[in-house]
Parts: sequence; C-alpha cells; structure tokens
Amino acid sequence: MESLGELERSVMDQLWSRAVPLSAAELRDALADRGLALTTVHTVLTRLEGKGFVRHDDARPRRFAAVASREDHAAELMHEVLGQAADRQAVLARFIGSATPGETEMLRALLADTP
Amino acid sequence: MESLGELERSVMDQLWSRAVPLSAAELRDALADRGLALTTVHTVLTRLEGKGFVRHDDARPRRFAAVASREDHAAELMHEVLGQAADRQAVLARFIGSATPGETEMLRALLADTP
DNA sequence: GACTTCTTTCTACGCCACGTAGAAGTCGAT
DNA sequence: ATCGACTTCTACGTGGCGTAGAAAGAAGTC
Repeated sequence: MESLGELERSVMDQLWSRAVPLSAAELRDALADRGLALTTVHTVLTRLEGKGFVRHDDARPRRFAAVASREDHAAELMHEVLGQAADRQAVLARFIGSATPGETEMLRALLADTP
Repeated sequence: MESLGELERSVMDQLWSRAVPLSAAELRDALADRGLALTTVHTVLTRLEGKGFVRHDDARPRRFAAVASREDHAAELMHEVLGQAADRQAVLARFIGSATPGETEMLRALLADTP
C-alpha cells in the first residue's frame, strides 16, 4: 500500500479527527504550528488524492475529506500485513500472544457477535 | 517503525524463508535474477542492520540473520498499526468484520487457549 | 614475508518521494 | 473589466534507497 510521509500523515490526522470535510485554508490553520503556505497544503492534498486517501468536492473553496476513516484504514493495513505473511496462523498467534488483556477481551466480544 | 525498501524487502524475505544465517554471497546468489554486485548486497545488509532488522556474527564470511522472524515482525507491525489509532475497538471491529472465515476461526481457537 | 585472492568497509552517484512554495491561471463578485 | 480569492502548475532541496567501484583488511600459499 501507498505509505504516507510525515506531513501527509499530519494532514490525514486532521481529516480523520474532525470527520468533516475541510478546506485547504482550514487545514493550514489546523496545522498552524508548521507555518505552511496555503499552496503547500494544496500540493499535499493533491498527492493524497493521487494516493487515494482523499477526495474533494467541487464547491468553491474545495472541501477535502478522507476516503476511509482512520479505523478503516488501520484495519485495512492490519489485513495487508497479515496477508503478506505465508503463515497467517503464526502471525495471529504472535499477535494474540502480545495483545493486552483489553484487546483480547475486545476480540472475544467481537468474535462472539460474528457468525 | 522503520520501513523497508524494495530490495531490502527482498533480502529480508530470503533471510526469513530460509531461517538460517546466510552469507552475503549466498544472498547474492539467492537473488541472482537481479544480478547484484556483492557490495550492493553488503550495503543493503549494513542498512538493514542499522534499522535493527538484521545482525551478523563474526565468522569469516559473515553470516547474516534476521533479528525477528517474519511472523514476529508481522505481528509487531499489526500491533503498531492498532496502537496508532485512538479507538482500538473500532479498528478491531473492522478488522474482524473483513476477516476471512478461516481467520476468524484461527482467532477463536487462539483466544480459547489464551487466559 | 611477499603475493594473491576473497571479504569487508568506505565513498559515491543517480533517482524518486516528499516537504516546501512561488508563479501562473481561473472563477465569482463587484 | 477588475479585483481578490482559490486552484493548478512548476520547481527546488533533501533524504532514503538501489546501485556499485575503490580502498582496506584477512588468510592461505610459496
């Protein structure tokens, strides 16, 4: 899967945490600590669109939104990592083995509701 | 976590699939399709050591081995991805939701053996 | 010990992704 | 038609990675 650079990641974090479409200017302000130029934000957004992480509407100040939620993305990544290993069972065994008690509980509960 | 380039990945795949330490020359031969120079393999191995993926002994033709198994590495990555999201439960829900029946079965079995 | 050969380390270069942004173009309002 | 805001185009520096030659080091041979 396409991976994210550090600024790209920050932008996605913004789009993910506020789950609402944001304009480039709003994103620039949300990342004010970086003191980015507006065009920089635009460039990053364009690249994120190219990677399929973001899409925008055609309202006048364009609104950019994440294509998938942070949770969807994370779950997708986990599946990708899992699928990459030949021995999925071994991976899952180690995954469970080093999971926190809270995580194993969550998994048990989720599996109980899954056919 | 440090990520891997494409050649780095190929080298790790070799070290992972044969679970035994390999010399640079053996790795070069295992990757013969790429027609790499021996020094290229060495450079990559050195970088992999820097990233903590590989370690070598001090026998004369140095033997290089993966620090963690492919499965350990994958499980680690999965935990890393999981931990990165604030709402782990939501991630796990989606992860389970898009798991194959085989995977859910494995998980159930593993959880049954986990206190 | 000097020579030869194999192995290891050092140094280097090109390319591409990404952070960064100015310049140029477009669009809506006045 | 003009002006300001917004968007797209173009560009540059840096760093990681693929790639490898050159230099340095070990190890057996005569």
